[in-house]
Amino acid sequence: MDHSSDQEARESINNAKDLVVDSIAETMDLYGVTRSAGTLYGTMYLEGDMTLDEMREKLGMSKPSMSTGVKKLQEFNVVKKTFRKGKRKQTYVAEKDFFQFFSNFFTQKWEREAKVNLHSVREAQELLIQIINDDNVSNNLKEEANETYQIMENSKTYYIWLNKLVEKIETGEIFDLIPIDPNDPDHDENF
Amino acid sequence: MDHSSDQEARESINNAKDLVVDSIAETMDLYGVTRSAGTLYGTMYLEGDMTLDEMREKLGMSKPSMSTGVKKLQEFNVVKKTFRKGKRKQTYVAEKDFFQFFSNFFTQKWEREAKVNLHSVREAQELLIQIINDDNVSNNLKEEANETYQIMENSKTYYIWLNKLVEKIETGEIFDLIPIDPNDPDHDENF
DNA sequence: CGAAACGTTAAATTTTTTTTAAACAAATTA
DNA sequence: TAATTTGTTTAAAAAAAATTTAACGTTTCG
Repeated sequence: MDHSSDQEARESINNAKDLVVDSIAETMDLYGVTRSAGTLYGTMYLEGDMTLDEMREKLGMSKPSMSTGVKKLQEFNVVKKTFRKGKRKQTYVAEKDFFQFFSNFFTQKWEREAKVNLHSVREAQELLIQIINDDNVSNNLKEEANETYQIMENSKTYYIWLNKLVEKIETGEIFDLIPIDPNDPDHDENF
Repeated sequence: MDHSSDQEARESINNAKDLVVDSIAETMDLYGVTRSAGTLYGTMYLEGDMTLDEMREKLGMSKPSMSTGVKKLQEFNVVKKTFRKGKRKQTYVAEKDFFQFFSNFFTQKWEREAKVNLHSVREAQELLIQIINDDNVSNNLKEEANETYQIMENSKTYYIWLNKLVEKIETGEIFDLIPIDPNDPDHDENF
């Protein structure tokens, strides 16, 4: 293909960007992030910091949409406010390091999982203990309470491990254990 | 609290189970799984293998709902069909090992992410190379094409690492690197 | 100040997703 | 084979979520 004019080149660059932005959006969709929020992140990732109006123009959507989208991405810790000096408009910048993205995004969720679930397990186990120790309850039910108790007790091991994983990621130790290979020889073999 | 009757105990057991099922559902919601599918998984996790009708009764929902819910959970590799001999009805069983759940659920998504995104990056880079090598294109655009190319090139490192992570998890090596602690002394300090 | 610009909130609309009821096909059993 | 049961598909209804328009409060700058 030959680009005799800048206009064609412009279009081609946009096509290239769109390919990647769409993939990023699809990926984030996989993890429960809205497709439009994913598109927003992908765009910011390739375009650099943007104002809400620039986003609106780029994506052809309303400003409140951009506002809420950015807010959600901030909740996931993958977008931050920036200050462009001399400028009145606020700008926002996407986390450009995917390793950091991974870390911010997943550790937040895993921490929450461990916290919430460990909490409910403890509460549930208290209820079950009452039954197990109650002489007025039939053996059938005591048995069931005990089985359920054990399943829950067992799950704790997982949540504790999850917290450990989170720690390894947050401290960066994970990259000692599984090193980043800047010039992976398997590069092209992976697919 | 004192359980003078089995009826009260029954209720209390159900309360305990519901606490944990709700947490599991909330957690799965976090990862983009429908709340009802999460509830379904949580229920199967605590109740053992179930038929569609048992699920329907337990959750008070329609059978097609159960059917589609189970199907989705099967796609995530966290529920499997089982055969209860002598029984006509099909039964389904949830993955009870959360480590296995983690592995099945996340590696599938990460593998997909790496594959899809690496593919689009390669396609996009081909387009950009054309522009970079085209003498009829202005330096401005060439510059932009090159910057974009570099950002994309850079991202590959991440996807390659992600594939490595997936491999460590699938082979179980991850548990050599980050051991499971069956009786963690920090047990109760974690929260 | 007062006017304009910016970002957010609120309400209304649209779209998408989930859920169900009904119909269907496959399989089992009597 | 006929009748029943089971699971899925399809179409409709209901519910939930995303998007937009309009309105609001703040800030900035003339």
